[in-house]
Amino acid sequence: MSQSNPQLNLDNQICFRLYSASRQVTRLYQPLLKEVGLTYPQYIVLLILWEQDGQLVKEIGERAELNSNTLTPLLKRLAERGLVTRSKNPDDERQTFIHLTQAGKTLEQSCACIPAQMMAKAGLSMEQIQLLKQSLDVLMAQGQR
Amino acid sequence: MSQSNPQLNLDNQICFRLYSASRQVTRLYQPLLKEVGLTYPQYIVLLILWEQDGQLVKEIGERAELNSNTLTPLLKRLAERGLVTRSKNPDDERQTFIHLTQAGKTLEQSCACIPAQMMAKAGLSMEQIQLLKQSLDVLMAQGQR
DNA sequence: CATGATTTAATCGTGTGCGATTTAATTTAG
DNA sequence: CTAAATTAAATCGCACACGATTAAATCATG
Repeated sequence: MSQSNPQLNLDNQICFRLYSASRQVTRLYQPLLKEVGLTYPQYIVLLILWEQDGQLVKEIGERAELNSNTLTPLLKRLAERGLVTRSKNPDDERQTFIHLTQAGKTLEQSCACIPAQMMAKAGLSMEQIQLLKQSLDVLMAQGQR
Repeated sequence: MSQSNPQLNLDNQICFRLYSASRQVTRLYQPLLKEVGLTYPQYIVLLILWEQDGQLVKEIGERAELNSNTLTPLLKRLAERGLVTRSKNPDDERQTFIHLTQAGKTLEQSCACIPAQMMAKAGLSMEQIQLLKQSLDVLMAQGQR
């Protein structure tokens, strides 16, 4: 427990907790997502499309805070699985529209129970959830490129 | 903003905030870590070694919540850069000891200023930090395999 | 003391993340 | 109207994460 530089102590590093907690949450989701055959980032992208179908790669990227170098391969995998379609915008061929297929839309029903199950797994009270949200929002507000 | 299933709304998903915030923090670290030529996970591993030099891969893994399939390549990169050494434990040749080199020890001084700079960047009050820590600790307490 | 179980790292394969660059299409300026 | 600048997506390269397996060493049990 003794250490030369207390500033560097891992237990004091909020960053490490955040990094661990984020991966922990992904792990908690895994058994639920495995049933529908999705990875966690794929699930995030589908959440975005279930909110609003027919978005551009760029729009999905802004929502998920991911760039095309991550999204393009991910979306191609979703397309291969028949959950979305990728089509050029005829009015601006630089853009690619992502649309849900019927299978992609249907999958939303299968995922409807996930949030409630996750809330139970996370073991946080509503109050704690609210506090956590607030803190994370402050963090996210920094460095809005 | 309207949506069929409010349960799935991304804004309500604490998971998404956590996932975004974690990557946001990594991005905030990057300019600082770039100066010392480290990635964020490499920095985490060095923090662990600066706390206690000469640990087994397994021990580092327990601290960082990472397995050998992630750690082995990462540690090999740190070894190639001359920051650590990897050596078999002669008393139990299944185990590999990781020791800091002089360069690895010296690097701690160069990193001493990072936490304070990060605190400033994060823009959280001490109170918010404490609340965030508590919430994350509750999350981490779930599913201790 | 021999053999099966366990432990520890390493390895393999897949899927992110992300900096950097490329390509193609569109917009802007001169 | 055309060349330069900008934009959107794709591509490339590298470094994680992690499930699954493998290989080697040690332990446990009969």
